[in-house]
Amino acid sequence: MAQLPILQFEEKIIETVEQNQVVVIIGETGSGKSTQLSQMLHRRGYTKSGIIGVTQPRRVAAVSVARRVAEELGVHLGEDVGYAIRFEDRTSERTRIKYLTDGVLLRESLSDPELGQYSVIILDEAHERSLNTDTLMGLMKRLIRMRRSNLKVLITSATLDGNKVSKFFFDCPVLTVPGKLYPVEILYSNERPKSYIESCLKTAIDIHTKEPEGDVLIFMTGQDDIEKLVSKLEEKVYSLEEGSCMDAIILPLHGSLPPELQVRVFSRPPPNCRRFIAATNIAETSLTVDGVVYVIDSGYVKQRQYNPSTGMYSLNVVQISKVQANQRAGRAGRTRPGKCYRMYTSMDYQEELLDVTVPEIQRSSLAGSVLYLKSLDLPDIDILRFDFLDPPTSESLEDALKQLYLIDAIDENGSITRIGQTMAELPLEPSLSRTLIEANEYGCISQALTVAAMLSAETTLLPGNRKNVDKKRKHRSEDLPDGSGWGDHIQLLQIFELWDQKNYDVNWCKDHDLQVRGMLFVKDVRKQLCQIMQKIAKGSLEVWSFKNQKESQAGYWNLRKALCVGYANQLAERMIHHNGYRTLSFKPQVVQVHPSSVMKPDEEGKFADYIVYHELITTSRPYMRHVCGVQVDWVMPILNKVKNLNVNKLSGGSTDLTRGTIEGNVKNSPKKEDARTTSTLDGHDNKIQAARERFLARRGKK
DNA sequence: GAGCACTGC
Repeated sequence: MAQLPILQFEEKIIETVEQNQVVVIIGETGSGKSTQLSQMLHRRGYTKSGIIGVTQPRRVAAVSVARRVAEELGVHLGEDVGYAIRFEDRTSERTRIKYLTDGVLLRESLSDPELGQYSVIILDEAHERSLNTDTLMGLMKRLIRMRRSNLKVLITSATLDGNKVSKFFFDCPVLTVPGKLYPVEILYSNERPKSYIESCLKTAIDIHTKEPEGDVLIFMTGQDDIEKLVSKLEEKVYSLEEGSCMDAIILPLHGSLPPELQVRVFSRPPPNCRRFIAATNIAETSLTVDGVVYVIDSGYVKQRQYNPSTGMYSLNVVQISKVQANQRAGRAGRTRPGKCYRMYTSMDYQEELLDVTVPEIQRSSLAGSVLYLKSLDLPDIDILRFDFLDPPTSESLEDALKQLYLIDAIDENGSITRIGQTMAELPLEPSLSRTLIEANEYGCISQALTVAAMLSAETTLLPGNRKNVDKKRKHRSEDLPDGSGWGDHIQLLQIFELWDQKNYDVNWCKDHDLQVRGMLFVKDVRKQLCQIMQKIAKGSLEVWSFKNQKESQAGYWNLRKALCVGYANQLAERMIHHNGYRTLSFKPQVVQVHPSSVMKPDEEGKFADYIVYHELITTSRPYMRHVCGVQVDWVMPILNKVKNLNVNKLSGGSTDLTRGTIEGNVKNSPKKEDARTTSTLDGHDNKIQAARERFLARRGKK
């Protein structure tokens, strides 16, 4: 412990914290900042007047760091040192140092906006710029003014970002603490490779034949490329002349790999054997692989991006940032000096790569965040000018307001409604919280809770990889319920209800290729949601399943009705002669139902006239994932609302976004000024009108 | 008829 670099800086750090309310700490990997900063401040008496809270972006980090600190102080975890993550609060009245995920701290500030119990708040790993950390930084800026005398804030960041954070916090001091990494030699490509898979492959073979022992970590973009590289590398390595070099093991590592295959990277290789690990950026921060001496960096990452004008997400392969490139390189220097081979030129590194990763707040839908901020009811703060380190575009904020208005979370003046206030208390995206509240009115809260919980776990649940399933046993997915023709929400409900009937037997999940961990997570989420809903409804809710089929059908009807209200911002209408849909709540887009959907066409081969969708995502084409058919009669009030939408009024009337003080807004949306005068939907008014006419015609037919 | 990087309340 004594050799941790940060301890040499203790006097300097304490002195700076005493003289300043906010301090930025640039702590390189291995500096010990996560475990030592809190202990230093504890030693110097900062826990006498309150708790030291340290946030982490990941659950595992919060738990493991808390455990380490408890050990170092020789106390039981949960007493003087504790942690709080979702579903698990291991703190007590004695707790003085508390590690928590930034999401949990945000929840806490919902019930206590001044965060009065804390004397110090440390935002760790702020350079990762998660949506939650960015929101917290904005809140901290406000909080330090209110609690000038009794709150200290420390923010840890990366070299390239430190001055920016300091500027944001009124030019607060920046301290740099060196890390304890071994030197890593950086080797660039001479030219931009045509195929990065091929150049990764070639570099891997070069290392294997020429370099001394040590494992190789290769950063790729996704499962597909990883599998390609693994099979090519195997082929090459095994064709090498026997005895010409050491043995090799080649391992894939990515998020959709079952946990039992993921842990293979943690077992030591046999002697005289080199491991190659082809990984996504899961190995950049979340998992640390020991024994890595060589890193091959493709220079790319797969990144999700939201488009506020279409409501559509896309998953793109993009260049990494310099911060990411350095993080990847650092993975080679953990145990001894290493080498990092970059599959791009040094010119590209200097001139093409962004300094820092585009923060999540500029890549996501902000409906949830805006609702959260509105629910805090900060008297002195205009949400649209909320002081973010990197402000989102005005277009993105308007989109959030529009969505919130369509689901009744804010009124036409942009003020939060009672419904909105309740929604903010639920740890769900706004559409699902709105669905729960509506379902409570229709007596189908039990089903809605299940659907919301299932969708919270999403992708990891169902058998994704058909190839493997087909090989083993045939009719796995056919064994699962089919949503009774109404779509995926109903199917998810039916699956959970079946599992409930089996008394949550994990073997039942395995038999049906459902991810056990995912299903257990759903059970936890559902329980948590039940508790919150019960508190809100002030009475006992009927939170368990309907017993017989007849009641189920009535339940499905009401559930779909509740979904239609909750997803008013995610509604689509089928086009006349085929099964393509047009989105109605955004600038109209032509989209398809994702082929994995269980929604069934009717006798004429047609899908439902109107559906709600959980997500729009462009992969090979624009798709709606998780859809549910809704009745035509339920749609009319929503279309009326869309038609009468006035974004200017929603954003507070007097607030003219284009003249806002937020530099980033203007810079990022140069064309905004023209479209400003009236509702952003005016251009599509005729299309909405046409939809209303088609709607009336369809209703007439029924 | 497609396939999805990673987190978190």
